[in-house]
Amino acid sequence: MAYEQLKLDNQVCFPLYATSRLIINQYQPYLQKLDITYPQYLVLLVLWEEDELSVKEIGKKLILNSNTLTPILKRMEKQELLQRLRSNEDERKVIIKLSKKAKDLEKEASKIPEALVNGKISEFVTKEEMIHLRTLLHKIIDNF
Amino acid sequence: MAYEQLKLDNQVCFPLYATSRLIINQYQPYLQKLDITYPQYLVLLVLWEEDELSVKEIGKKLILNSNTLTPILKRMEKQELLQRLRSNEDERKVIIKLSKKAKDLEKEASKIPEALVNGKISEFVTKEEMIHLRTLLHKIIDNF
DNA sequence: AGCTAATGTATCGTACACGATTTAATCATA
DNA sequence: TATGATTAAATCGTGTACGATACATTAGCT
Repeated sequence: MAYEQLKLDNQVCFPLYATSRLIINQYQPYLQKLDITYPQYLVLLVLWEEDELSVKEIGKKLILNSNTLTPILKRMEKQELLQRLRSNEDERKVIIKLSKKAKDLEKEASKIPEALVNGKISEFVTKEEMIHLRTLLHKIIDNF
Repeated sequence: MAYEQLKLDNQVCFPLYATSRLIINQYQPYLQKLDITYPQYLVLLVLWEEDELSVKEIGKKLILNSNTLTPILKRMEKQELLQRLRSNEDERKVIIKLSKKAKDLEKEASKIPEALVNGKISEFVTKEEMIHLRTLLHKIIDNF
């Protein structure tokens, strides 16, 4: 009431938080077909680019620590999407290696980004705005 | 590897999700002093603007359903930040009413937004970029 | 009035997030 | 080469998110 800066409409973090959840929701029908969650999809994106990374290396890319990643990776191991292998050179490290099943999912998943961009979102955000948004967010992330 | 559109750097949702988490992290030292979490802070922002809303009305503003809100509100009730009162006009509704303790927190909290904007973030994002970001995100949220 | 649909909340189960701590392996260096 | 510091994962506890469902109350209709 009294404090203008406390109004929800004047916040920056809230719309970030809300938009993030809303868009992750848009992924649901596609991810359900692959029987994975959004964080699991992110892990796959990383490993499709470069396989056999350590938990630490995946965490650096996704900005997640082992307390979040370990349970995700264990669930993915149970679903036979990957193997968790103790490194030989450094026994502290656990190397994550994709299964054939996970590698086969990549082709299926390759349709998702376009399907999303051409979906509901395209009706009110232009491609240029998307790219601008991404650039701005990367500037923030890279500086943290 | 093969699919350019699956590279993490080409995603829009991932930086949204990551930035959201990073900025919420920046709130931590301030929220800890008030002994509340970020979602609880959001509930307070809503109720400081307009008190005695139903769970549904709070949920509409924060884009959260009762399955998420009810536990948050119960924890806040336990901390004596609010009361949950069954409405008289419509017994399906639960009206959320702030306590004096919660109202007193508003003045303390009023310093947070500026502290954040003048903090680490200000070093690499201009005020104009912030406003532009907020505008774009609101456009997305309002259309969902 | 009586009955069905819609609405508002709560509950349950699963899966994150993340601070704090623990454990094991490796590093650094005296 | 012992040994204290650092590093990589895992574990634990608390607090969200959210789909699915249950339950009570109200609204709408005949």
